[in-house]
Order: sequence, then structure tokens, then C-alpha cells
Amino acid sequence: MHELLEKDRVYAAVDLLFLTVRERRLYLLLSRRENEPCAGYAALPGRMIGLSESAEETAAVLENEMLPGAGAYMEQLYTFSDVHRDARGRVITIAYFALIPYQRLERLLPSTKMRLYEIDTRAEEPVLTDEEGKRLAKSDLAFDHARIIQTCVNRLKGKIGYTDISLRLLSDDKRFTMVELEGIFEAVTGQEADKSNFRRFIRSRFEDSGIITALRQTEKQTRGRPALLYRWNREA
Amino acid sequence: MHELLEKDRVYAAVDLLFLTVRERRLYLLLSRRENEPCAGYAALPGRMIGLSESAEETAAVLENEMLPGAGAYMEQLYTFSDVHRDARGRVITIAYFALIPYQRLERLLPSTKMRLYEIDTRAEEPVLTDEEGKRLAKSDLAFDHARIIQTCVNRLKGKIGYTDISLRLLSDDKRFTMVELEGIFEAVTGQEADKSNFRRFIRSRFEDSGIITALRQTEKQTRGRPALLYRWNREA
DNA sequence: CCAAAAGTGTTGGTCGTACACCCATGC
DNA sequence: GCATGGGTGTACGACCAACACTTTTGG
Repeated sequence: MHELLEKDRVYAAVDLLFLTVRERRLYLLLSRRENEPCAGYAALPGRMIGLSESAEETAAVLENEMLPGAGAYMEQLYTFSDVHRDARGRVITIAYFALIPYQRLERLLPSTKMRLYEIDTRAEEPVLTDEEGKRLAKSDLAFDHARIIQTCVNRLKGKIGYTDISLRLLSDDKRFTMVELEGIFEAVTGQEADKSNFRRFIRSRFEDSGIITALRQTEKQTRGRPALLYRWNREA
Repeated sequence: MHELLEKDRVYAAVDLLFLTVRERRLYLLLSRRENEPCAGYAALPGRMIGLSESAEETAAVLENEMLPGAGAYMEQLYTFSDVHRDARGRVITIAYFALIPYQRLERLLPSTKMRLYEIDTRAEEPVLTDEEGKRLAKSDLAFDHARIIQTCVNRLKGKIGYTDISLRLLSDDKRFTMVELEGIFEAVTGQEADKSNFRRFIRSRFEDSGIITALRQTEKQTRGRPALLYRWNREA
């Protein structure tokens, strides 16, 4: 089976970048394409836009299809429209990124065909590595997905400093520690931050405006000193 | 005459926001729609994406159709896909903004049907005014174009501080004065800057990195002290 | 009591803001 | 010579990076 596209018209699709952070590393979900074109290549999940749904709605449908119950935070990334980006025909794609806490994603992983790929964000161009530690070349990616991923990482690097996207990746729904949040920044920006400066930065951005609140509780009895907990007062 | 769209497919179009700055004010080019739907409403120029052109190419074709020789700097803004945004059928639009120096636009104005509308960027929501000083209500705009314009102004406000889009609006191709550039910032941000601080800001952004160079020349014999000229060393 | 992890404090430099001041020209 | 518009200088506070330090736990 193989989707047949008419040759004389333009199609519109949505591609999704499911992103998560685990232990100071950024991960992306890709599946192996089973059909031509690009059979065997790693690819972002995609879906044609239906007649009676907006691109945002298509993205939600696609999320539900690929990772039901993910409840990810989504944002439009960019629209890619190169004439020859899809060998099946003329397909324009509106890419969205979907941020999902790893804690939540973990439970959904067994029931999806997609696999986690680590994104090394330190270099100019992001480097993808599969679960066996094997590097994924750009030519192993279907269509123009390498370019889409690069655009996405750049966007995240740019926006993490002045938006709340970092909070959307926090594991627990309400409580978190500064070290966790720092790990998310580190994963996205690809460089480690100074503890003290990081806390000051977060406080001035989020605590002063009431977005997060310091709690009087500590948790996570591991080895060292227990970490203070913060609460994210999410509105939306 | 009236374009007929099939009911069972999704179309993709490009809408363009031609923007310019004249005397510390931001202006947008709109035309009056002659056909249904939204006949008589003010609208952004738009065009369906052809089979063998990318959205960027469609934008270039549209530019050439509406303002031949404009040579504007273009950038993708956002993609709008609400199901009912166009009464003719299902049309998704990829919006681009096109920045054009007023000096160049002036010569092209007589041969276009589009009209200049001032955008007051001081309020939360931009306020449009036509050449007679009459305010354009949001309901006077076709389709979802009010929303598109608002998105564009917000984007420009955000990007003017850390990109070179301000330079793309400078009148002469090579030389400019600080006062001119300051006027562009004022038009876009909607608030006036301190002269001294503005110069420092521009120097640290553009002069230190070699993007602009201070010349030893002065020009513009008007009334007061003649202004120093700078040169924009554009690469692309 | 030592290592490990979390959290705090200090300091020097840079940057943004507000404001006052000086310069070159036309009339 | 004075109004006009262009350009400069300074001073203060806020903020940022780097680094050293203290606190609280487990073993």
C-alpha cells in the first residue's frame, strides 16, 4: 500500500516533532518509513490536512494517532514548501513542535512504533543518535526532515530564554527542582550553565512574575543535600 | 469574474505584507477587493501557490505582479489555516512580510492599485489609518487579515532588536544617518528612543561586527548640524 | 568525617537608562 | 546670534559571568 497523490494539485500536510528531555539530553521521536518514497529512512510523523480541520487540529489528530494521551504543548515551527521535497507529489508541510515531559512519554513508548533519538545540540548542526548509540546521518532522514529538525533546534535555542517552553518539559505536573530545570536548559542550548547564575536568571524571569513559586518542601532523597521544590503555577 | 474553487480539496496560497517606513511611521500596502467574497474590503495581496513553485517563489511572483521591481527583503511570517478563513473554500495561507525602502516604493506607487495605510504600533493592537486619516476597523479587513497584520507587527517588534531587518528599510542602498535608522526603530516599536543610547546600541550590534561603517562624510544640508553618514556593508 | 549533591555569596565588569551638555549649520 | 537639528559625555543602577564558599544528606 502506498498513498497515491494526484499530480496536478498541491497538498498540505502537518509534520510533528515530538521532543522530550531526559537526564540533560534532548530527544526526538522518529519512525522508520515502511513505504516508498524513503522506505527505511527515519522520518517525522506526518499527516495530510483534512478538509474540515485547521493545521492545529490536524496536529492534534496526528498526536492522538501517534501518541494517544500525550497532551503535548504544541507550537507552529515553520512551513516547508520546496517543490521536490516529497517524491509522491507536491506536498507542503506545516511543521509543529510538540513538547512532552519524559515522565509522561515513558508510559506511552511501548505502544508506539516511534523511537527515541538523542539530539546533540552542542554543534552548529544538531547530531542525531539512535538508542544503540549509532549516529544518524542527514542522508538517513526522509524528505527534508533534517532541515526541519535543524530549524526546530534553532528555534528552541532562541525561545528558551524568553518564553516558558522549558517549563513544558518538566516531568511532574506541578513540582520541580532547579536542577531539573537546569537540565532542560542544558539539553536544549547544548551548554552547561552556572548553578548560581541559572537560579538568579530563573527567579527574575519566573518567580518575580508569579509563574513559579518556591515551596518550603524538599524531596528526592538520593545521596546529597535534598533539593528545594518549586511549583509551576500554570494558567492555561 | 470570480475564482471558482473546488469544494473537496485544500488550497495553499501566499499572502504578502508590503511594509515600509516614512518619516517615523510604519506603512502597509493594501488593496480594495473587487470580487466576492469580501468585495470592497481592504486586503493583503495574495496568490495561489503554483504546482512548480515553492511558497518563496510564489511570494516572488506575487511581488512582481503587484510591485514589479520592488526587490523587497522577504521572510516567512506564519501559516494561517482556519477552516473558515476564506469563504470561497478551504484555503491555507502562508504569510510573508516584504520590507521595502520608501524611496524605492515611492516610484512604484503610481503603477499599483494598492494603497498605503499607516500602522500605529503604539497600542497593543495595531491601528490602521488610510491616506485621508480615516481609521480602518478590523471589520473593514478581508478574511483573517487583521490577525495576520497583528502577528506581523508583533514579529517585527520582536525581531528588530536582534536582527538586521531595520537596515532593510533604509532609504538609500548604501548610506544612511543614525536619525533615519532611529526613525525606523521608532516606527516599528512604537516608542521613541534616546538618541545617545540608540547610537550605542546600534554600534555594539552592527559597527563592532563590521555590518555598518561610520564614514567621514556628512550630508543632507537642511537646517541644523549635518548628519554623519554610515555605510551598510551588506553581504547578501 | 568524607564525598556528593544542593544551594548561597561576592566581586568585577558590562550594559541600559536618564539626563545634561556641546557642535555645526541656516536664517 | 539664535533656533534647529545632530552628536557626545557622564553617572548610576541593574545585570551578568566567574568563582569560591556553605549546607545537608548518605555511607
